[in-house]
Amino acid sequence: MTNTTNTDLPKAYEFHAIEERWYNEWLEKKTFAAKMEEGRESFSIVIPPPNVTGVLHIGHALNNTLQDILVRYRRMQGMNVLWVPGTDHAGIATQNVVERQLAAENTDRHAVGREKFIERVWKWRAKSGGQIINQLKRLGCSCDWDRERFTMDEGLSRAVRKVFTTLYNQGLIYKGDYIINWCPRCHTALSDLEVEHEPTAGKLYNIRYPYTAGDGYLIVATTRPETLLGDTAVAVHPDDERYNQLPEKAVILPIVGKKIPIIFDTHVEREFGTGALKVTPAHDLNDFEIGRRHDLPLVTVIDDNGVMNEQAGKYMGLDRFACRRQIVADLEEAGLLEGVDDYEHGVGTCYRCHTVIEPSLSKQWFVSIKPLAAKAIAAVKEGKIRIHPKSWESTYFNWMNNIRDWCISRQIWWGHQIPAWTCEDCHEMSVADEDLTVCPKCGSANLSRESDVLDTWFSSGLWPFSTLGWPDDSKELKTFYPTSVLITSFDILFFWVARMIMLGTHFMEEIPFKDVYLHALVRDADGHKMSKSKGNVMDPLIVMDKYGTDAFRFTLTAFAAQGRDIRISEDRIEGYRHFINKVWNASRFALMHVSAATSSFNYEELSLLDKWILSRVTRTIRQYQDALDKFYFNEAASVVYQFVWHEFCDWYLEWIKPALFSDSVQEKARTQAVLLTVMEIILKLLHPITPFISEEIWHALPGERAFLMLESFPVPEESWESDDLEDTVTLLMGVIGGIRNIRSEMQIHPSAGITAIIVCANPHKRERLLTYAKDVTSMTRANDLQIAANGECPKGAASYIYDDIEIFVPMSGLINTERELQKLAREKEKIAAQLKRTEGKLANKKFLANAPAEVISKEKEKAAGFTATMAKINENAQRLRDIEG
RNA sequence: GGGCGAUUAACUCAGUGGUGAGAGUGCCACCUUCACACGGUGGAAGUCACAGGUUCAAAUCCUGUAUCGCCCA
Repeated sequence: MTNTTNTDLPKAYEFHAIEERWYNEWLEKKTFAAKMEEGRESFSIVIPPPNVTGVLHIGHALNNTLQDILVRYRRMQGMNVLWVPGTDHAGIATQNVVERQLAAENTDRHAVGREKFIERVWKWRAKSGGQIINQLKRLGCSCDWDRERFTMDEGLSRAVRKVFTTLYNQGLIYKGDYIINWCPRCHTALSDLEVEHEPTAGKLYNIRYPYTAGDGYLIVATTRPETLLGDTAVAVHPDDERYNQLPEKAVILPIVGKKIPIIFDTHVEREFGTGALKVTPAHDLNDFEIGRRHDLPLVTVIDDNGVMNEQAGKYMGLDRFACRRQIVADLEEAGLLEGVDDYEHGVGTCYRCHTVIEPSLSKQWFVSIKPLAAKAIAAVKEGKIRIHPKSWESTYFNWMNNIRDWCISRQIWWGHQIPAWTCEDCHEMSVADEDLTVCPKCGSANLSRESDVLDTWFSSGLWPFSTLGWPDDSKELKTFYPTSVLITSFDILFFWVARMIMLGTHFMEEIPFKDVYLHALVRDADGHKMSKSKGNVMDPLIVMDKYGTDAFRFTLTAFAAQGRDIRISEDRIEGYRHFINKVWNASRFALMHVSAATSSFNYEELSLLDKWILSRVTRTIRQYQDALDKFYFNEAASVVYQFVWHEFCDWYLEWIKPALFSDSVQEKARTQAVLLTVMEIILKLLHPITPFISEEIWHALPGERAFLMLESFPVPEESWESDDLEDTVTLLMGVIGGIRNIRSEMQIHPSAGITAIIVCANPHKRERLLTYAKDVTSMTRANDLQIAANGECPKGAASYIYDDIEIFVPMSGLINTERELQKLAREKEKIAAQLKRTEGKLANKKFLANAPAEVISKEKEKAAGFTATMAKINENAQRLRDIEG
């Protein structure tokens, strides 16, 4: 190592200390703090708040890496940037955590009491909640941490109150008897979205329901025979011919023995089973709807614990599944069981505890969603909100058009308690922003408050504006609302995104964000969803420890193609760690040479390669920006990867070595200046994706350096772009490649000198080759380079054909003619196929008439090139055969 | 049952009608040459699932088939 400079940098990038040091520096200097300066464009993101119980998983890592990329990018572009962090109180999940603690102490929340229980939850939160926040810091997230919010904090709770009372007063919140998804374990209602359908191998029981008249019976198929105790009708399709000659429109309910009607409803599927459906309005969502249409009585037979109640008669006290077995046995005995088939179907389970959901009747609070949905649909339809990838828009519309009223009450304690009071005296219900102590109607102090709390999504749906200070009229709201983009995983498009749009458009009369970017789900290497129970989770913290945060972030970015799942494995992360190491070593090399350099130069005086790299870097900046502006994260990563490794390292750094070691002070200085300039641009391009290594190297560059994260993002310098220049370098690369190919094929040792003869009839190209002959020799270790307009292959020379250029390297020993001929034959075959295709196009009159002139001329050029190559191949083959002969 | 998506090199995937179809990993040969063996140079490797169609031009658009996913009911 020519240790002329301060490059005592280790050979491999050691990230641990570096990451921690820079993150602390950034924090200390408040570099993440949002600015609200006049005259600047705003860019804001609210974090999708992770559960306060959560720990960082790989999906969070992807989600937050992408946000951080945009935030750092826009900050460097000089915008007022705000990234709001925070967590969600996660009602059921958090309550479960604390209930488990209580269970360990042999007590439960009922024994402790509501007030004390809530205190316990807050205590838990203070001590061990929100771990994920520190993990996000580890990931490098540049959130404005002083603005961290929590859905249960004072301001946000005020927003929730305001939204609730407003919707109530607008008649958009109501309380009613309704069938809901009940979890008998969590003892709470769940929204439709909180129910997961798990494919289950069950049975389909065919049960005989005797007609009230005659001996016949009707066969009804069901997966849940125990619910027949609550049947209040049997339904058939009105057009079903099997049932248009019924003896009487009623049947005897088996076991129970009571008479229930046969009703006609078009919603019955004729193809399913016998086309006859037992209707249990109190224990099935669809049956409930049928019941309402036909005014059927509701008979509840299963209680809150999933146990049969007094309406179940002799089955009272049996668990619902035990009851099923008993009923089946009894039906069999009574000769009413026609048969049993295996049947796989989706069974609704609780997303939290996976207990089988029991649809039941209960009094719940609902939001009438249709009026809100209409505005939310319009916002996307009119293009005010753009969803990326666009294909998700149809899913969004489909769901929004079929949306049902949103059940917002939960029978738990941890959450925003519903602000509604009932007067024990006048029985009036009142809803209010402030806690009530007296009844507004009659003045009585005898009030009782609703015990239910609100669905967590009710508060997180307000997140884009509640975190900015709403309902107050804050400067943050003015500056940063609507937010710029929401980045989230597609699986919560309905849970969350849709609700934010509905509530945002309703309350702010303005969309909550302009763009929604939905990223993929991260899966394991075999494409399976990661889950603790499967044991295939990849812990991001361990990964970051092993490979470095930058390598991890780069991997996630490179795989973040739109509309696809991401399969991740350590191999891939290791691959990108190589890239990070490459960046490190390229920088190490550069630092050896630029320690005293400045980045100023006179463009006109620069060498070919210096100008070339400036042209290339300009185009790279442009492509990178285009990619990020369109949310093509993987594209941005690949553009910078390609440039750094395969242009800057592979070609530029190798090519300029003679200049860097030159005796000419001026020559050296010019190249050093360009090298430094390009290094600076590379670090800036890398920074949003790999913040740590870029910041570290930045500070090792000569001169006083402020934070890279606050530097301005590079702007493409148009005057540096040149096709002509790039063509010249491409030509030289082709010739260099040809010579290297011969070296390799002929197994000439890399250190052995060679003579290369280049025959190029094209005067324009020949002139360029002559001008840059020295570049070619240094890149190929040729000690003699001859360039001629024409000439023949010397006897015993190896050859290579590049377009219309022939390259010969005389060999000291014999060359394998047979092998050379084979090589040419392979080449010929390829070129012939391509030539045929191109000529076919050019012979097509329609092509000539319709294709754009550009395409035609390009096609002509191709044809000429192939023809020239073909001729050279034939000549060389002939020559070889002559020698042989 | 309804909807959405996928099928491109051995593997994982880019590819936004006009490319001579790319990348990373892996593979083969040579090389420890003054940034990097977490490396360099050179190389092999594809019926773009299948069948039709639209177009001057299709991996790309349309229709159908097969296989595999996901979501909703």
